[in-house]
Amino acid sequence: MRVITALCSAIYAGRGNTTLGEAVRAIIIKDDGSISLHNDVSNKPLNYMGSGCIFSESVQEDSSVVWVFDGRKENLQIFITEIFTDIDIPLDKGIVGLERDGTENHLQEWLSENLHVFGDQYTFGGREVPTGAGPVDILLFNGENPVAVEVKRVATPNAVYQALRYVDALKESYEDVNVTGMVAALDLRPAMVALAAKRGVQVLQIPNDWRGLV
Amino acid sequence: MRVITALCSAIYAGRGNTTLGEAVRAIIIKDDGSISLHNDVSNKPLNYMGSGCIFSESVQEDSSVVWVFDGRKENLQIFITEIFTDIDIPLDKGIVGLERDGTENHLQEWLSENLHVFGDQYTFGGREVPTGAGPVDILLFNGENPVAVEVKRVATPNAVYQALRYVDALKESYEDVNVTGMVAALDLRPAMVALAAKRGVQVLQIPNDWRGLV
DNA sequence: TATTAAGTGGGGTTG
DNA sequence: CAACCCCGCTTAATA
Repeated sequence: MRVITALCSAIYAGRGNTTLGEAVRAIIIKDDGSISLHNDVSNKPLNYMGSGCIFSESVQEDSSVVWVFDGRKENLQIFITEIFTDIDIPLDKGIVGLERDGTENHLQEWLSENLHVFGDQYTFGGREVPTGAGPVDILLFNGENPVAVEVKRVATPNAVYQALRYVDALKESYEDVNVTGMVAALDLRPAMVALAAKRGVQVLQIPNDWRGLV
Repeated sequence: MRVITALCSAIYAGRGNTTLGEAVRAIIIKDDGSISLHNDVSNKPLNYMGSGCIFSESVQEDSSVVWVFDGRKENLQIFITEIFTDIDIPLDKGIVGLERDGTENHLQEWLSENLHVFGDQYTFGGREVPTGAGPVDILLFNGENPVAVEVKRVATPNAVYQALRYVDALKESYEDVNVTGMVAALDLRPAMVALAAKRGVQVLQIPNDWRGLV
């Protein structure tokens, strides 16, 4: 990892366009070619480019230096006025990956194996079951009636709309039965609960200690 | 900006949970207290915390060192096995901000001032007009009939669902007239166009040289 | 390759 | 503070 301190400005053009006035900033270039440009505020960079980009240096007529990072459909130019420091930091090459836990995927898995939290009346119909509106997180059956369950860590009103899309799509496959929707989440936002009630979507609070429950 | 190289592992707990095995990484701590933990791959950090967090160092029984960053409802622990380098890089304090251009907001503004791209039949009803389902980007009127326009740079099927939500919400305010929806975008994805046709939502391709047009 | 949905999403704006 | 939505979102899974 190379860390350069420089007085610089920048222009990005690609998915959008940005310009950045002159200041002393840190430029970080990693082994894989990815680059980020930082000021002393926030963990996020001002400008950046992913590992696919190609670096080149050009010298302008006025002898100023421009670093160009070219991507497929975007490019970042950093106009270097003055470089103050330029250091190389060796880091481990081998990637020791980040392990995530408690994701929505884990919640889905756990719910699928612990149906009792839904109540006694349901049987399991599958996880990530395809519908005309994309895969529904969990499909339950209340007797013959399908229930589309949308699982979230934090459920905002959007979760209700999602559930309703699955309900509509399932109604085309399951006729003569009653298709309903449900939102299951650790954090049920009030506006979501209100909308769900209005739209006839059930709501399930997943207990915070779900991991501990069996 | 302080850059530390260390052999370390990490645990994050908060919105989600992550664990990170031991390796030599770079720890970047900025003036505002924000922190990020990097390996030599990708412009994005492995772990991070925003500027609100409080740093403290603790020494374990086995004399190992842990750096703790406490946020409101989250915390990050970095288990330091060995520190190799620790440097301080002075950057400009004054924030020279990033200027964005060509955002959706710019598109909205331009469309509002260049209604002719929609055709001759429309009159302007407002920008970011509140509805029961959030603000609609642009509201047009075709005679007395409201048209909810969802503006995007890139329009995926989600844009159609968004437009339909605004249409539903507007139907409660505008009775006895025909409320319809439209998606206006620079990049119309095929799946979006197909869904829009199916749901009776209009589609408008914004010309790529919109800036040049008057 | 394109599409879809999740993310420790971040960040800003509005009520 | 919650809700809402854009972002150069990024990233991972999936068809």
